[in-house]
Amino acid sequence: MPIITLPDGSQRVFENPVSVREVAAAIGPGLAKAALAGRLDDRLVDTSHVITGDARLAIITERDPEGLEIVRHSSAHLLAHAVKQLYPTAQVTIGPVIDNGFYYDFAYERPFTPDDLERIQARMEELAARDIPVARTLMARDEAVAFFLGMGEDYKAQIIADIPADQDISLYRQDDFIDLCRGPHVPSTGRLKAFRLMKVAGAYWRGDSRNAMLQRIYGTAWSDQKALKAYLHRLEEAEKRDHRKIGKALDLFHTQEEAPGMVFWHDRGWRIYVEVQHYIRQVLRECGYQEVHTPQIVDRSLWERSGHWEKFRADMFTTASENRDYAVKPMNCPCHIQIFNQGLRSYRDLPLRMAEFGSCHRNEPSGTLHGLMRVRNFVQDDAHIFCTEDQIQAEVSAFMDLLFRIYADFGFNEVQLALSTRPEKRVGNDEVWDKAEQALELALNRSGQPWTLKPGEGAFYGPKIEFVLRDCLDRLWQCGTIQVDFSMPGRLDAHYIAEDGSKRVPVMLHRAILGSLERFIGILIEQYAGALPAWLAPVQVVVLNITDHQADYVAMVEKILMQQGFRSAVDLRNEKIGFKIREHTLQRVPYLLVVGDREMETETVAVRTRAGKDLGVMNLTAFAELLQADIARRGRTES
RNA sequence: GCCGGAGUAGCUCAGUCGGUAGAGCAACUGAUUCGUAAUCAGUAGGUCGCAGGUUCGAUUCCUGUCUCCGGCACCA
Repeated sequence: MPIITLPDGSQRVFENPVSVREVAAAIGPGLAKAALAGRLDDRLVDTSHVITGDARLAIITERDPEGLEIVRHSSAHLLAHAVKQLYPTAQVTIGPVIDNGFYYDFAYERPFTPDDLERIQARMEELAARDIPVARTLMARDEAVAFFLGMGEDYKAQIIADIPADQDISLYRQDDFIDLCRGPHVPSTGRLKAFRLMKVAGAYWRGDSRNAMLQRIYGTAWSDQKALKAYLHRLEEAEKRDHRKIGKALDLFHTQEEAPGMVFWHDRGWRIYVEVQHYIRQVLRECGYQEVHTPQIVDRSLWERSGHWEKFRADMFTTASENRDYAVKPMNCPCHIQIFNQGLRSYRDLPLRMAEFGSCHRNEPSGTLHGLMRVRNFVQDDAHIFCTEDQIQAEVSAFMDLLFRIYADFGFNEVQLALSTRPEKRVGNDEVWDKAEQALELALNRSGQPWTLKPGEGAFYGPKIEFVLRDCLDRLWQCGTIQVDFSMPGRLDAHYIAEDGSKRVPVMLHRAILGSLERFIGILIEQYAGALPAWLAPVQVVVLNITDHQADYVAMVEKILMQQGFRSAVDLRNEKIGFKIREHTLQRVPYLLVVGDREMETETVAVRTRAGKDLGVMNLTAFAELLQADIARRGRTES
């Protein structure tokens, strides 16, 4: 006699074992129709699942987040179903749920084309319209392996063979299609009402580039057509924010074939770059960093000692001259140690914080290049902190405080944090690793931000914290990082004299906040859709005349603004004022000053924002104060 | 690097089932001197990514190559 406790606390008593669907029906016919699955105690089950004992039960519908996941998961099955019908020799592999949708990987003798995608989509719609029941069955593991091998599904058999032998395998069948799956699934294919196949792509079997390449089909799925349309619309809007498009439209930078992965910064883009760099430089000075500058091309022998020549040679650009081999530096740290090594260092010199905006080159694989986000030549807000083991904690904490302050100034308040801990292959003893990991963990906890643990993901020389921002298309980009390094200072003979007179090797912290300035500016462009806050805007104010009559006054106003340090420009073209306003608004200039005879006579300007707001007529001093206040706010929103 | 897609005027794109290309915007010239998101008219502009091949003839078909786009792998 099962007693079922519902989420609102009410209880229902049944005479006999009862299925989730029957419980839903007992509550109401509408719910029975909407039920996709059940949450039984804390486990998700199909609506066909029969409950034999007392339990807590929540009916899952498409309105629940779990319901949407089930819809997506079942959509992946529907995709595989359609593919197997249309291309019987294709083998199924895996088909998980991802953000906003799902994918399914197939092994097939040829790649799928966009035309195939249309056919598959059409077949999926037919299968959904037929409202085919989805049934769950159990099979012993070995039986399941044999079953899938018998069907010619070698990949599936491999997956099942990795499951412990004593476990039963659940299979889901819909019509002539059967697939291994933990479930749960929707009760019938008619419940899948809004899906769209998005793209095909190659993907390695089991994510390993040594394995065969499979054909991955991506799709999106939602509870109804409205949500699907809204999602597609959101994607279109996001594409408009793409920094590559905006970079071209706002004349910020370009790239060209002759320099793949490297950026030609135009005047307007470079103004942003310089402003960002200027800001960081100022903040680092305040925080006790020194700034240095080291060579870009360094002899092979240094890279051999640092370990780069052996491990990362393929990623470095090399050159030769007069029988010597050189590498273009991929990072600044070996050079910083050379500066540290000049003269004898004392423990009194530590912590020693050494910053450099060094231009680094990394020969990234061609397939990875992506606008400003992944380039071969970049500059980081890079610094290395030489310190003792006991100083790690304080330095990491101070770094995190600085990082959040800087991110807030740029308008970023949501950052994903992760701690990567000791990998299997590593240098340094466990005691030192304990200390370093604890220091990082403590700093993370102190920050009050949520963070995730990535066990074993640390570098061989030490653990690290990563700070990840998301771009407008939901792609993740690592920006900030702090890494503890027990290895390189020793390899490159860095020492200091400790309090007791002994010679010690310092610990080195590699740290960056923005990461690559190129990438960070790309993210900024997308974050603001090109409408950068006044402090970063390439042009902060444009002065516009209405007729030639005001030309001299306009030129004078602009000159005064420029002399006050504002990034100003004039537009004296013989065009209608509406035309000029449109152009500069599209160029995302924060402030437009319109000057006609009225303003000229009263020595004022009419102020309009790029948002189309009329701030009224004011004198130049008042405007300068207004702009100055806006600049001082940086990316922080008023609270 | 791997799989797929794409490269046509400064930009956004159309087009040619093989007969050397077209629009809008921008540019230039002229007219217009105008009050808050596009004034009008005219002119000019392209070895159709690059290199081979097939062909009487290639921007179009084939091969190679480069770059870009979407993923995958990578990201010290």
